Amino acid sequence: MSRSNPRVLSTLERAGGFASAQEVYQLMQREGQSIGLTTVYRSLQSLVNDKIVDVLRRDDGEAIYRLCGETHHHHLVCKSCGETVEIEGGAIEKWAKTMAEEFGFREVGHTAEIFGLCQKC
Amino acid sequence: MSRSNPRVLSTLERAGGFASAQEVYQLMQREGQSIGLTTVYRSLQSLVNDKIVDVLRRDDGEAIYRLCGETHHHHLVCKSCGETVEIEGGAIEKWAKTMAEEFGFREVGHTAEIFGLCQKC
DNA sequence: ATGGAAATGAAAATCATTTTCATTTGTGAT
DNA sequence: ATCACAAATGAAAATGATTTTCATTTCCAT
Repeated sequence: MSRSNPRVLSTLERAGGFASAQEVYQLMQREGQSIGLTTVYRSLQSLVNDKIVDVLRRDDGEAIYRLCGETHHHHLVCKSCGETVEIEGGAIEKWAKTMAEEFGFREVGHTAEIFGLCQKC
Repeated sequence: MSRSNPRVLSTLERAGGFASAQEVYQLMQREGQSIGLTTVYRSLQSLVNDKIVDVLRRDDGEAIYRLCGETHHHHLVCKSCGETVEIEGGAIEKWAKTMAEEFGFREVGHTAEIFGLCQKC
């Protein structure tokens, strides 16, 4: 296992809290920080495991990372510009629970995202 | 430009209306249909352009295609054995629509999956 | 100082997807 | 039928993000 390199988190914050692994890496390079791409990937994965950052997907499939709040939330994402709004998902929580019970599933989690075009795009 | 090979669409339908390009290709191979991977990709892209199919992303970034307009459903997946149950998602449809309206998003789609441990696992 | 565990990163491997390009197929005109 | 040309096809190479491998370095605890 490996723990997250703190400079990676710091860079992600500085990037506006929204960047791909490649972008974090390039940003660190430009700033003259010495780090390997591998470490950037590992650190981001580790942050995701620790629920410190969220991972989403751009339209082209590239993973983008984003600092997330403590509360469990869902996202409304613009397909075009990537703008993201955190939304409330009470209805989903209830739905997931009901469905899981109905089919006898335990230890359930869920994912739910809405994507579309924002006002500007 | 290229038009969609009709066998690709037919295979996607037969796959339950939900598959990646690689899966469509493999399915056609197994069925003894002679087709190139390139053609599968081109056909799926073309179907997306024509709005006949939708494209989503799996967690690992792989693109998955599904017939659109088709009443879509959601999945309850066992983390351990992979068993999948199709479930009804009326609550989600409503939720997605409401949220999109609230934030002025257009042309919205959504993904929602529930995962946990099934009875046997 | 010493040994082992964790962290690091360069390079190679993986894998979906796209591009290139030569070949085949379909079609319409003659 | 034949010729010509556009569209379709697919094998192989290229691309690009991500993961894996593995040898080296850094950190600690003794």
